[in-house]
Amino acid sequence: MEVISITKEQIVDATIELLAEKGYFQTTTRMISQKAGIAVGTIYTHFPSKEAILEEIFQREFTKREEFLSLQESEDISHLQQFHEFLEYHFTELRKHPALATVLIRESSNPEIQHLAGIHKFIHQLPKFFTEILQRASISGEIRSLNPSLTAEILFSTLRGITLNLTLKGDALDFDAMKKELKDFINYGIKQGKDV
Amino acid sequence: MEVISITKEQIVDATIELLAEKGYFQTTTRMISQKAGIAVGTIYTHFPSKEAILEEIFQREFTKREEFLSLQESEDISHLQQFHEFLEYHFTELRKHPALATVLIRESSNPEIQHLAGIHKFIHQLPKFFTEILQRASISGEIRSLNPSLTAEILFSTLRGITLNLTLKGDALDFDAMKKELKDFINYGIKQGKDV
Amino acid sequence: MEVISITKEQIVDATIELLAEKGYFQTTTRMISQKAGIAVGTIYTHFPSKEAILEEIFQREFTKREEFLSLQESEDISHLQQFHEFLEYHFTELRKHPALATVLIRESSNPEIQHLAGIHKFIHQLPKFFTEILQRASISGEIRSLNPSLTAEILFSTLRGITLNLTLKGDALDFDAMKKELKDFINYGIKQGKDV
Amino acid sequence: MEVISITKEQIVDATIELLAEKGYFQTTTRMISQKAGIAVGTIYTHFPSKEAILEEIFQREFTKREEFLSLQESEDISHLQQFHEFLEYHFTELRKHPALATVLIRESSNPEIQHLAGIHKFIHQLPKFFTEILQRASISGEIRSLNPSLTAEILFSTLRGITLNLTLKGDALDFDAMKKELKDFINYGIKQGKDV
DNA sequence: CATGAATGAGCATTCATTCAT
DNA sequence: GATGAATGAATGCTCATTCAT
Repeated sequence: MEVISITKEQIVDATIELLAEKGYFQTTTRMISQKAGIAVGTIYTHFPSKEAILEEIFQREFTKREEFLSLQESEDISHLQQFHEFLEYHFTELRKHPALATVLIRESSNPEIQHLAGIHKFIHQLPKFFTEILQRASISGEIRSLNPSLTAEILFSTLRGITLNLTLKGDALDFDAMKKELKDFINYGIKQGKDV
Repeated sequence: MEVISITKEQIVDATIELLAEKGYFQTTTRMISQKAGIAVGTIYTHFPSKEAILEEIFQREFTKREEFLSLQESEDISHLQQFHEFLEYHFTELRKHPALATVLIRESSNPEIQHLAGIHKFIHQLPKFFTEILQRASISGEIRSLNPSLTAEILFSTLRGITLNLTLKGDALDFDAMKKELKDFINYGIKQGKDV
Repeated sequence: MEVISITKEQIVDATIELLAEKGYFQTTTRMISQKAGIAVGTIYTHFPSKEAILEEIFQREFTKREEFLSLQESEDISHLQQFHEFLEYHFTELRKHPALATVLIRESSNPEIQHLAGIHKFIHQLPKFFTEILQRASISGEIRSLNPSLTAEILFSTLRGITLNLTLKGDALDFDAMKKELKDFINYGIKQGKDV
Repeated sequence: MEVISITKEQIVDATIELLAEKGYFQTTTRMISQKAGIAVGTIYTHFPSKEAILEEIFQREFTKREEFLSLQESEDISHLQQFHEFLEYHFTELRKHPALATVLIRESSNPEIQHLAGIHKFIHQLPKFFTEILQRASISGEIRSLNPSLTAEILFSTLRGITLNLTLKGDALDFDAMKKELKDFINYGIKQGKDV
């Protein structure tokens, strides 16, 4: 039975906000405790280290995406549609919780914390899922001839870069217009080309 | 006339290597001085702060890209071709100096140093150049109907993400295959679609 | 009437083991609670502080030695024999409970906890008992002419040092050979020699 | 060429004073820096860690004793006399620098820092020197039949214990009387007695 | 009685920067 | 210009103790 600790959630939430604002190395445990309204020591009742908070965040979010993709498998939709729904999911999450999305994107590219299992999975496993989708889409003739794993990397990177831009530049860019443009771009970029 | 200081170049070079390997906050001035073979204090006879070294790096690289794009203007090539030559330029630089490319990409997404003028220009000005190219390509009918500034962001993001992947995963991905795949992807994604 | 609490004994036992292994300042209340199989808070229902556990240990052991020496008084044995029996008692305890002996010896030389009444008594009272034995042995002509209180200190110190060595070096030294050698040494060192 | 750093000596001296007064774990780097009249950070310009200061102290003192014993070898004195001169040396040092002696004795029995090479040598090598002296004294018939290595341990322990007492109890005991009594004790304890 | 989450002062150590040499 | 010892605020983390349950 899962025990829910309000304090633990407060720590996670405070960390996400601060990470999005300042980045991992500029976020101190003292800041986290203050934002969470607890004592510094309390962080260590719930996590063995500052790193472990980040690890927890990545593990949770990876699991969510993994489950989403797993559920899609059973649905009766085209592979390309699968990919678009994943994008839709991602953008919905981004809008619901922009700070979290920023953290996922930014810290997953932080070289000093690549050893965290959660980050490693996030970076290496998600493109593998993309690859599988593209392979199946390729077989069923939905998309043009391409290298699935490389294109998966491109798509993942594009998503990463776009999210970074969206959060970095904030309101300067229109959220929905960006999403539509990205979807078009991907459609054109990978779909079977005769009559787009 | 610009006075060239060997020591200053040693500092810049050492910083690039270290930044690529460890990131900004994990690179100390002591590490830089050791790698450059000088004393810590000497850094401060050439730069007012650690930040200023990064600033210098970004200013130099921005200027190089600005000049490259400026030169292209006068050449008699299609707008799309212009873009591809910029890509070619970028990948050539990346191959010649992978550490530098990593630094440009990674540190430009580091939130705590967004206030640096060089980084700001790098992030905001380059997409503007892309936008201009796309606008002209759109007018001349080279590319499909799209939102130039948003697509410019997408392209910049994609390039950023791809570079990050290339350096993060290192040899796991084939450099040239990745470049070709990316070019194809961009061609498909933005070109005028009747006869791909 | 003394109420015996199993929990309290578990705390004392766990503390002795840990103290012998790590020393006072490296032993945490958390370690004690874990080794004792109780919650941290429970320690504080039996002891007012971490220090108080040590105090209790020293008080108990001092009392045991005090009673042993007191009982000896009534026995019909030579004073020198009394001392040897005390040594025998000490070595028996050491063998039965090496961790406890280590704690008594080591922590009694820890300067930051000299204010504890139990430690103070252990260090100052035991040599006084030795002094008394030596004084009586001197009067009865069993031992050579010597300064009883200083020699008492020497004997106490030697015992302390030997015990420390025995526990620090562990199996490297043979327990019984060491005891015999020490007894010989003391015999030669204090007994009435014919004409030294 | 040996470079003498005044600051480094200030750190060592301050540490010895504090260690004698409070013990290793109760001495903080802040205390050391304050007593030495420097900034905390300066400690780390001269030592890699707090432990390293202790290591340096032990290495220095071990070397001094090693050299003293080595010099004695070449002198034309009896083996027993050699031992007494070592004792004399020790007591002279103790009087000249009581804090240092306390540190050597006390911290060498601190279990958590036994991994320090200097401490290890101090504890294991000095008794070996004693053993050698006793072996030679035994061969030359200066001392009674005894186990040299065990007796060496006893002598080392006694010295340790005595020093501890002397510094722990301070003025309560007369320094010279203690020394004389110890020497007598050792003489009686190991010398060739006529017919004990 | 027993629990263990919460506390926050305190710890060893780091590091960009200064400045006398 | 070049040096590197000195600085001290700041960092991640610890731990004896408390107290609501």
